[in-house]
Amino acid sequence: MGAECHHPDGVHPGLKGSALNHALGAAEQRCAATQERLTAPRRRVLELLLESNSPQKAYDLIAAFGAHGEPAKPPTVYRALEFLERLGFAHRIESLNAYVPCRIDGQSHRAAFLICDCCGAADEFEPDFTAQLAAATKAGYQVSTITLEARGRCAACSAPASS
Amino acid sequence: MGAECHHPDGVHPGLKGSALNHALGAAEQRCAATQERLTAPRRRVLELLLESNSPQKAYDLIAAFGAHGEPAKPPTVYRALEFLERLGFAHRIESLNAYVPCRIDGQSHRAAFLICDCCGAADEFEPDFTAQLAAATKAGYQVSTITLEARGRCAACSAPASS
DNA sequence: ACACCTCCTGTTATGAGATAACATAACCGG
DNA sequence: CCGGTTATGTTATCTCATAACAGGAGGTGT
Ligand SMILES: [Zn+2]
Ligand SMILES: [Zn+2]
Ligand SMILES: [Zn+2]
Ligand SMILES: [Zn+2]
Repeated sequence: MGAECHHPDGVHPGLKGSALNHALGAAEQRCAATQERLTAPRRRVLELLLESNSPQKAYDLIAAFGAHGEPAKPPTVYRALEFLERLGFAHRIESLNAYVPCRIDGQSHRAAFLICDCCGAADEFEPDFTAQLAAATKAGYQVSTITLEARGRCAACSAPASS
Repeated sequence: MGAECHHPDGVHPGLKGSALNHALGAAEQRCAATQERLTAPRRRVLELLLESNSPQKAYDLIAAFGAHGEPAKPPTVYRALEFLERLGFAHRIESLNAYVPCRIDGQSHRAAFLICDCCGAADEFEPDFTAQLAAATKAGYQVSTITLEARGRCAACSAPASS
């Protein structure tokens, strides 16, 4: 039984209140340290990502951007996402056309995701790419970035249905 | 000098003539063995992928589909691509929104790509996902598929410019 | 302050990628 | 031949992303 499961979205809680402010403050500091500017629209998009509990589509962010339900114009959000990705504050999940805030502290890094096909959760983890980098070098490639996306079921969604 | 290089597309030669027919024949046989049908549009899309020397966009395939320059309708090609992916005859490269024929013989497998940002080549290789699968298991995930895409420069494009 | 440059933003419009929905046709087993 | 199943044809629409250009904010040197 339970060929389909319908767990609600969300594995990450989504930040609120002081935790959210703290994360945004930390981002400001990291920007200041590198002469980058966390401007209003960039900060707002990062805030939306941090608040959410699941990967966000660009047009979800566009719709949620304004304080009173006013949407943003697409370039506003896409530019902010480009900035956030460049600085390592956010990642794009290619197989979902969606974005998540970086959950791994520290600077820019190679990202990898475990994506649950059931509840939509996307867990970032620190990948060990030693084997693949060796293969790339052997093939004569100079690798600059790697993305890995694993699809499957998270622990909660693999558990037997309670109903 | 040489901040940009402009090598022509293509690392894979692209199949022609008897090699192409042989590959298509092999695909027919694999389909027959599993009660699947390599119908005309599916065969045509596979042919276009095999002929090409670089990842093909869906709308490139749509434009090239007809024998006399007549384009296909989008669903025709997207359905064929879905079939070819399902059977392991083709792979989608998420970070390019493009498709390649599988270059690794045998049945369905986990794919990984080395993608050259300079010439656009996409080399498929057999990945060793041992480390990542271990990490996924540790996190409680049951992984069904993995895709890995490494960006960088191929051997030819890393070589010093001749000009 | 001023001129200057650079980076960022606002806005309009458009391009690229993918799918929904429904009707028709081919295939296959009985 | 009939009926279920699978695949195709066709129209329309949806989602995702960027080009292009005008204007504003923030620095730097004089
Ligand atoms: Zn991260
Ligand atoms: Zn789940
Ligand atoms: Zn393959
Ligand atoms: Zn190259």
